[in-house]
Amino acid sequence: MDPARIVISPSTASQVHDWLRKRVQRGDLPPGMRVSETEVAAAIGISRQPVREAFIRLASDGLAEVRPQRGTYISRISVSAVLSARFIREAVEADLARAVALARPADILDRMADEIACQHRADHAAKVEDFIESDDRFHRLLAQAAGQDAVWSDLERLKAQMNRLRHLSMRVFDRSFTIGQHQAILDALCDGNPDAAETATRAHLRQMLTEVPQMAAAQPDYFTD
Amino acid sequence: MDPARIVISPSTASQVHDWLRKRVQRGDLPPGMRVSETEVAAAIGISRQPVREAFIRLASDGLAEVRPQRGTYISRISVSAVLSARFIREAVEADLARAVALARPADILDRMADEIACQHRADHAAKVEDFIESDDRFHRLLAQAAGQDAVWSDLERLKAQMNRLRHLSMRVFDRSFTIGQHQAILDALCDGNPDAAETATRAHLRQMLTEVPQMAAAQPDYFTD
DNA sequence: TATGCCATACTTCCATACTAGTGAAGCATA
DNA sequence: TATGCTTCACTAGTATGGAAGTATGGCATA
Repeated sequence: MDPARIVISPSTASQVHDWLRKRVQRGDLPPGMRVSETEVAAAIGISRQPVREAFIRLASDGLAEVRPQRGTYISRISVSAVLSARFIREAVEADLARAVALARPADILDRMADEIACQHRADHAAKVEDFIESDDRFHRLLAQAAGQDAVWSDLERLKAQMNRLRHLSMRVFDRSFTIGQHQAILDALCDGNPDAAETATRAHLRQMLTEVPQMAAAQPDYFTD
Repeated sequence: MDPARIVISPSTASQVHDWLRKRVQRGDLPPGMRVSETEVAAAIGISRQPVREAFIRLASDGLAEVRPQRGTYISRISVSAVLSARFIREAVEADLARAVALARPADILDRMADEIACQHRADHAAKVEDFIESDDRFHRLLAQAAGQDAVWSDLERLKAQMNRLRHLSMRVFDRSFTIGQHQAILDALCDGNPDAAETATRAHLRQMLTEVPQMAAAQPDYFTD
């Protein structure tokens, strides 16, 4: 038997944490919403303690805010946090793109093309969730192609706030435009042109600079800073 | 009275977390060491629950590993995590350096020069802690000078593993060499030369590429991956 | 000697009870 | 009406006991 298939059953607290995190990221639990240890515990049918520990983890993720003796609230989306995460992504992915344009690993570039096709399909079918997941895979593949898979894992922690915003914005903004930018990046990579790849990547990620203020203005209750 | 001076007394759990985190980063609690809820609680004179919650936070920081029904251990330093954090820092600080070289905010450049002087003093006095703190301030000023203070806060989370390694390596490697690299960066910034600033920054951060394997080879028990 | 079983002493995890801080509603007072 | 006080329901924080899982050493057995 494959030793990797032996999984220790995860604790209640970490299961609750996973559940809450997904709900926050998808926007089911909107920014500013109050959550209560007691209520969540009662809803699940467990004691307060595991829920409390899940809240602590959620706070570490920057997705919740525990105010002692007052209550726990889903964090509002910090505009400055999103912008600084965006800055970091631009710098990092620009370097990744340069590296990939030089290495040009055929198999991974093929898979990136597959993802773009997937994004076209999701766009036409108006499946926002599918689109976002494929978008993530596309960027992850970029890191993988540069032999820096671990880098993407680190970025994901920073992306927590960005992800929530994306679930709002993807319903509003033109997805086909995003796909075009992905295609431009891939074209430059396949051409083996580092400068063009970097330029296309930076242009793609700077798109957010115009979108974030619009989102924040449209739903000010969800944002802070 | 200044409203900012009103501080709500932090919970026991978060105080324990701060205390443990500092001890891990300084190397007082070495990688691989076993820690126990019961023992820590008894040592401080409190119940197990706050200690347990501190452990959860520590695990979120990537500094500890809680193994259910088995024990809690201080994380070994992940070589790949350090390298990917380094990759991210190089990309980000290269962009920051370019921006600063164009803006050239005189006041902050002065403070960077002050930090270099501080590093000389700490080096001669062999005060490792002082040196590391000034090193951090130098890099934070770089972000500040680019108007991206929040970026440095994000990087600090990634630096958790790197920091521990630094407390080991700073005792070993030539600190005056590091100071020289800082000076080269600052010179390029003051010259208003973005290309030179980027080059100097990248060279500085690539230094780690040679140091990490040496550290890992010297103390294999402290590392993993 | 080698193997398998079991008692035991740990560990974290969860449930429960209690403490202490917060805030809002109600009421008395000026 | 406006102000200040009390009360009370509710919050998160902490203490403690016990449940469930794990590792280890001793001992009987082959």
